[in-house]
Amino acid sequence: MIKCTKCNEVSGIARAGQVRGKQRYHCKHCNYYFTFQSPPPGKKSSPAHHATILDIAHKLKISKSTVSRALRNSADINQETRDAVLKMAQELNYVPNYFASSLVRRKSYSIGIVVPELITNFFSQFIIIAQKAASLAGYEVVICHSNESFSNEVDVLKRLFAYQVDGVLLSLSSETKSLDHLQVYSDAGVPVVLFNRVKNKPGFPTVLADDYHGAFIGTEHLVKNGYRNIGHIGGPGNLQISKNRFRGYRDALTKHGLEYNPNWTIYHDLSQADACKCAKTLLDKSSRPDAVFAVNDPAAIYLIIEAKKRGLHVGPDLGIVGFSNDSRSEVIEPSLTTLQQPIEQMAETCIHLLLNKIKDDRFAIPPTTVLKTTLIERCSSKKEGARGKEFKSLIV
Amino acid sequence: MIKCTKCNEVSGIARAGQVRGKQRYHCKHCNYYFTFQSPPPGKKSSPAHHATILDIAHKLKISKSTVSRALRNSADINQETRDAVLKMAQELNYVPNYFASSLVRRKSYSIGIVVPELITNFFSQFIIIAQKAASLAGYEVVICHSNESFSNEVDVLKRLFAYQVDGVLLSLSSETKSLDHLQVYSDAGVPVVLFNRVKNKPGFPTVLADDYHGAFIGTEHLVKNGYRNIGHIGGPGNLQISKNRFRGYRDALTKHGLEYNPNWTIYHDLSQADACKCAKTLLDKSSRPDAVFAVNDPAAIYLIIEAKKRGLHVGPDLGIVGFSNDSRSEVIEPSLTTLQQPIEQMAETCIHLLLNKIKDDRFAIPPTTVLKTTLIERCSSKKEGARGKEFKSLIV
DNA sequence: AACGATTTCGGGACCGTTCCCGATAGAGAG
DNA sequence: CTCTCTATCGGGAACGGTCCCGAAATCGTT
Repeated sequence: MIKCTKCNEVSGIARAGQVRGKQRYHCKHCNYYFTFQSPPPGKKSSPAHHATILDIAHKLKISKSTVSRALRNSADINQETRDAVLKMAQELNYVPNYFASSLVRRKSYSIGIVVPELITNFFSQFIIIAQKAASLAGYEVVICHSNESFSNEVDVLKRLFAYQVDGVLLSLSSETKSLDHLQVYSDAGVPVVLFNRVKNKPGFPTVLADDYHGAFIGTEHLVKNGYRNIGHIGGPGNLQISKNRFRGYRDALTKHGLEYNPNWTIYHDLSQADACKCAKTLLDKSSRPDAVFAVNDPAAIYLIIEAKKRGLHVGPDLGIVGFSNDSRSEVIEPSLTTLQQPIEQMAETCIHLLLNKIKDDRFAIPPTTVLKTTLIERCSSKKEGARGKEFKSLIV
Repeated sequence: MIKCTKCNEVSGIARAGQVRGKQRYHCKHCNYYFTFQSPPPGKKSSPAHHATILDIAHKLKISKSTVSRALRNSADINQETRDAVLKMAQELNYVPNYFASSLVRRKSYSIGIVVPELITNFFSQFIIIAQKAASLAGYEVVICHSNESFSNEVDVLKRLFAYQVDGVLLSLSSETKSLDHLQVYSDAGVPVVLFNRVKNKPGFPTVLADDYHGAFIGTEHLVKNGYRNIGHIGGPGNLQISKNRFRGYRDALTKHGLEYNPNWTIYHDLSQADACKCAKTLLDKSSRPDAVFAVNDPAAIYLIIEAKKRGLHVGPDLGIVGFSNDSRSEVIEPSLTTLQQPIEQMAETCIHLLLNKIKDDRFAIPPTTVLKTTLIERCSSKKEGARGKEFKSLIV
């Protein structure tokens, strides 16, 4: 039997809709509405009242405007008042409510970073540095990863948008073919900077390593070391980065009068499984290249492994150059010659450009920023005299 | 000359303090206060008015309460009304304001994850899985890293607290010696779950791999493979994880009647530089062990490298077992025998326990959850017949 | 002393939701 | 037709800040 929580009457109680699953009742003795939950839910988890600026104001008998001013260290405030407020805030363990502040200021003071994966160390390192730079400027960072899937990318971007991030740093998934899903961001005036895995489109500035030049000098390095039949493991065709690296590879061949053999170029989708498959495909060919420039280190690493399985001597029999200096590249045997991207510089540039744009909409981000890549020579690209020397060359 | 923006009078304008850097003036003709910014700041970055719940309400000539109900899919709402609202929301590109919602509901629907580093793949993998699990439950994840520094750890925890996270997943830095800095969290009733790098303290439940057992079977594996003089590279003494792994190592020796030689145990601080140094120190000893159980893979990897540099054959001359299955461990030569932690299970358990506690404060998280580790046998621990066979054993 | 300039403070309207409390119109019962 | 229920809606007070506007107090100058 249900009793009115106000007048304690049992009769005359009517059901009156429901809210959040709970039934509501109406007592017509005292004309009172109430909901009823069978077990009074125990010691209700008391929300541990955080101190607010009003608490400080009351204690100090001043207005909350003044407290706010003192806390934000703004002008128009007496030094003594400010000190008193600061002291009281300390005493009460005051923590500013980020949501209230963001709500009224219409800024979240956070930026989103979306990366396609987190398992190679390029992106983890990027994130570490970007986060440090952002937090120095007072910005929070929300990290998301698309897992190389376009639909995931769309999802996380939607979530970030609802999160009201002030800007986004984005590196595209291998499946992404257009930037249409970024429309909401440009409509809302939220700046987006693409990095590393980019796609050119007006309104979306990019920051990237000089993939063309890196591929060029990587391939040229193989030529100089005496390889003549140089193949290529490329990335997904829809990514700028794949195209640029391919162009660099091909132009290096051309420059040195070597013929480009399309039969020696195969493409992989940046997944690990496919990297293994590509290595096999390439080595299965009846006429195989004597060197390979790979679009990234994982592809090169699995090529080394596969070649060793088949008894080939990587270096003398098969020269290999990778791209991006994976953590495994210096410990694998032979160690992998690769191209080092300027991760730190890239991350800092991204944050710098993005924050400038956020702070002043009139700031114009340059459409593309290209950063230098450098060749790290190791053993996988040594045709002569490499055998037995591998140990010494490890960088430790 | 300054004109009143109201009555256009030039005389009788007095300065009247300043706000946010801008000078304020007072016109005594019309008794009006105003601020004056010299260059009207160009096309003011129009904040691109997001559609709100009120916009929807007005368009549909219903109240915002109803719109809110429709959007939250709650009861007390007519199906047609709900459809109309949903349609209009779509049309207006409505995105709910996360801050307003969190402000009034006093929940952020986000959790913080603090890890000591992001360069080994244990933590990156953990994060990937945890994030997926959390977002399935409608929770956002904020990722922070302490970079193995205690003061950084304190900082990021403070930031997360101000961010009003509903819960925290924390893996301690190598410098952390107590959990006192988590006091604010327990005071505020925000649950914290420690994982992997933990410290026992009432009120702070832990989730971790069975380090003791892993170390035990790892060491026992060396014994079974014929090694008799087994040394140890340990972790920082303040970490539970180091102690447990050390105990497992030592108990395995004892079980098999082998003597524990304190001279063969050295400690490193989990930094890369120190890993190199430890390898050198250990191999420099006049009487060196014939096998080493290392507290983690990086230490083992640098030991392999250093041993190879000195012409030792890892395996036959020096058996090595690591811990945590780093991505490098299967490509290094010889490949590294190591212990696989149940990353996925650990991440999911953490999220599961934390969210349960968040959703219902009465839920009691078990003080410790221990998950199984499994041995991955590779080549670095093969005393006999290992030479020349390395290639075959690579898992690809 | 009179007046203007400046510093410092208080009041209160917002920001966009959620949710509690009532109200109302039909449906169904008697 | 009257009465009771129920489904559905509206009004409005929070949530915890920020910031605009005006006022009061203080200071300096003639």
